[in-house]
Amino acid sequence: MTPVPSVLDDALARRGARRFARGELLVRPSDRHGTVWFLHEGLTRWFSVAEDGQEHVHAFPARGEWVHGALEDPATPGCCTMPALGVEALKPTLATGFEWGELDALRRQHVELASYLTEQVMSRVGERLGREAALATQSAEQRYRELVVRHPDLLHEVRRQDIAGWLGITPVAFSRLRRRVHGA
Amino acid sequence: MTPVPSVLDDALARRGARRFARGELLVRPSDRHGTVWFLHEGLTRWFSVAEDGQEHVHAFPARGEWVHGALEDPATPGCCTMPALGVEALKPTLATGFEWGELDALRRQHVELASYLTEQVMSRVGERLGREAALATQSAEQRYRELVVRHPDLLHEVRRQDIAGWLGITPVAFSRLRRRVHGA
DNA sequence: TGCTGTCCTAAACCCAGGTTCAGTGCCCCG
DNA sequence: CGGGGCACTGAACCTGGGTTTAGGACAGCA
Repeated sequence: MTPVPSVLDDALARRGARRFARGELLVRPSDRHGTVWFLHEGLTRWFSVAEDGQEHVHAFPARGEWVHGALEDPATPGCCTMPALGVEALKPTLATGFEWGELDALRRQHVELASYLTEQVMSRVGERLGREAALATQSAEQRYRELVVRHPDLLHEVRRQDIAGWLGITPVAFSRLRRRVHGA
Repeated sequence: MTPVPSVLDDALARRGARRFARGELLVRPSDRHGTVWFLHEGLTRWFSVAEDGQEHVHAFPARGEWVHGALEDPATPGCCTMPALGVEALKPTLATGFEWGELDALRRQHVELASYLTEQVMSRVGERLGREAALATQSAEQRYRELVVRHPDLLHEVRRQDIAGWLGITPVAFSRLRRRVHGA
């Protein structure tokens, strides 16, 4: 998590932030305008909804991270293969929102912002590739064990069904898995 | 696939391209310097190798697309969660390579290039999210059926074991799946 | 005090896919 | 020509996870 460049820091301060209660949606899966949120505080669930209604949890973004829904670049509408994306607050959350176009405009004026954004987006590509490989090659149990050592805090802060969604299994299967792992 | 901006077109022309025979690697999974290739012609397999040696096929990039290995932004080395990435030529391939740093430098000078790159990388995020959801929520058969209608050509040009790798199953399971789908 | 909804667990059953072993066809090369 | 690889298929067996149904714990609320 690299520090936010000062241009953006200013913009964040000027704009002020909005509060979301637990359960509120920062981004509705049906939203098609590209709002991007910076999380000052809180915890969220980033998920996608397929055409058949199947949900999948991509991550649990928290303070200092960016979240967004489907971003179709305004310059090339309709190009976008992104699935419908949503963001839900799992805890009271404080966030500042930008339209993608605004960030894009700022980026053109400030080189250091452009670099920051590029870096953010590229490291996101890396994250997603890693997770993709994990989903394809590892068992749910392996993913769970990794989660336990890497983000033990999440296990207490997130409902089990959301953990299950992140692991890529059903709550029922997750219940079994926990019994199996944490001894009878 | 948006058109390449002219700045880049020039750079591509100036630099010339390299040929890869079938089976050659454009990017070795162990490579840590961020070479980025533009594919003029051919077909490749983009894969990652996990720490335990498990391979996974992310995509089959072809003409007009960009491929790369792990890109750790030189500015923030060690930040990178990207898995080890490799690119293999599946057919004779013609490609032009850039160091990530070069593109980054060009980007700073040409706004339209910056926009192009941002757009490319963002749509890549979308792709990966979509695939992640597909891997997590769909069955291999569903993914296969989609592939059949969306990229029927790939079925002839790519070894079955690579298709299997892309589907996230073993070649054995893929053999069964084909029998099941294409009638006895 | 109950009613209702939501989250979680338990138990039973089924199936897609992993794994292993044994072929078969094909190409390359000595 | 024969032999060694490699890609692919077939068959048998096992298991992780989906699905369904039921039940328990706990909340909010009339």
